Amino acid sequence: MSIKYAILGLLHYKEMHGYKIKKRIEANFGHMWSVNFGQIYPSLKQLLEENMVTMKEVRIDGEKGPDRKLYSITETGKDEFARWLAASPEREMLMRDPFIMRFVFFGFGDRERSIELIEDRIALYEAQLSERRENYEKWRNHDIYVRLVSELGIRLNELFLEWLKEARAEILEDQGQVEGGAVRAAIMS
Amino acid sequence: MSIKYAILGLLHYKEMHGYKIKKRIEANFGHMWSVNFGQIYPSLKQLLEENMVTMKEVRIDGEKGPDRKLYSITETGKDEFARWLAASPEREMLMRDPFIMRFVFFGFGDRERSIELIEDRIALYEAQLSERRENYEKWRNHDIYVRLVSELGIRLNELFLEWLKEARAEILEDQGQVEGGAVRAAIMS
DNA sequence: TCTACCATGTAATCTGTTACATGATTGC
DNA sequence: GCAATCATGTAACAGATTACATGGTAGA
Repeated sequence: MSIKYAILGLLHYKEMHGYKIKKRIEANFGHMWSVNFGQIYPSLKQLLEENMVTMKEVRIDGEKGPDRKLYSITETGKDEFARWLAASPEREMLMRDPFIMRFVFFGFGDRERSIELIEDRIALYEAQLSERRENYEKWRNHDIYVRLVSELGIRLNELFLEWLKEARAEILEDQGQVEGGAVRAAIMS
Repeated sequence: MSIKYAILGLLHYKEMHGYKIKKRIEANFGHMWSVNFGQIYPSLKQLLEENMVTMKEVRIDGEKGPDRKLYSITETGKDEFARWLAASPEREMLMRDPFIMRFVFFGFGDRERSIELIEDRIALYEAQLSERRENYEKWRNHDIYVRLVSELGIRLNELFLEWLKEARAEILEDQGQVEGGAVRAAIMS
């Protein structure tokens, strides 16, 4: 479970509570790796049992909400993290886009609707891109690795946008669309 | 479950058996969407129960192995697929890269080892890129959507390679590396 | 007042992966 | 003879998502 290691990594910077960890992961890996509370709290519990972290409950008087559980990384946690960091990544990149999954079959559907869906995506990625560019300004003075990942996110976003716009143009030009995909079925067999 | 729809999509081209469907998905979505037999056979079973597909068992005398179960899409299946195709994608793109997850924390590790890991990735993506370029030659005469997705795969691969090489160069130039990440901890708080 | 956000957690469910079991054929 | 590929499937497990439950504060 990589989430455990993400937590251990973040705790290298400073002690944090669960809610903050989630926000941090989303800020660092936004649109690249999301987490749910359903994962983060049980992970912290496990890390605690494994002596990778310690926890102290703090009552913050001036502040809102329940007691916060501040987690800190232990030496054991640091060792285990270092071991993980130097190891080869366990698995390949996983990239699943339900939109792309649809896209590949757009030949069997209605072209107008396909164009609509593509335009929805363009709008979405445009919003995401400005978000990422804003975030970049915040991360650019941090360490080189955080900055580089942030740059990768922006470049990926730009690539998707470019591709979507080119795809839209090509589809609009394309005269090969035949109802029911009969032509394609013949080619594809 | 998108896999069910991927199966229904492929069955639009022609009747197929489970093993072949898996190969097809991997050829179409290679490195973008992988499937296991543990998903595909139960999915076919479910689709059969839902009357989305029909199955006929065929004994192929000349051919090796057990009887093949040829699945075809039904009208119900086509209708449900069409509904899905025109709907907005259920969820966001999911992209999880255990390598990137490590990368962002490389400041806490050994630089030599980080460079090694980056070089492993470069080798991996270079191999993947030539594979994708070969595949592209096969798909380029198919329908415009399949071709465009194939192009996207290549471009993503190229982007990752470029980024990895630039990252390597920047890291080698960087003199900011301090043991234990003390400097970064100070900046990052 | 209501929504949004802070904060912690559990349970049910859904998905996906790995391992196992079986057995034939093809090529080295 | 052995590994790889074709072919079908099940069971156990790991991982992730969604829904639920609780309760406080800030702002429109």
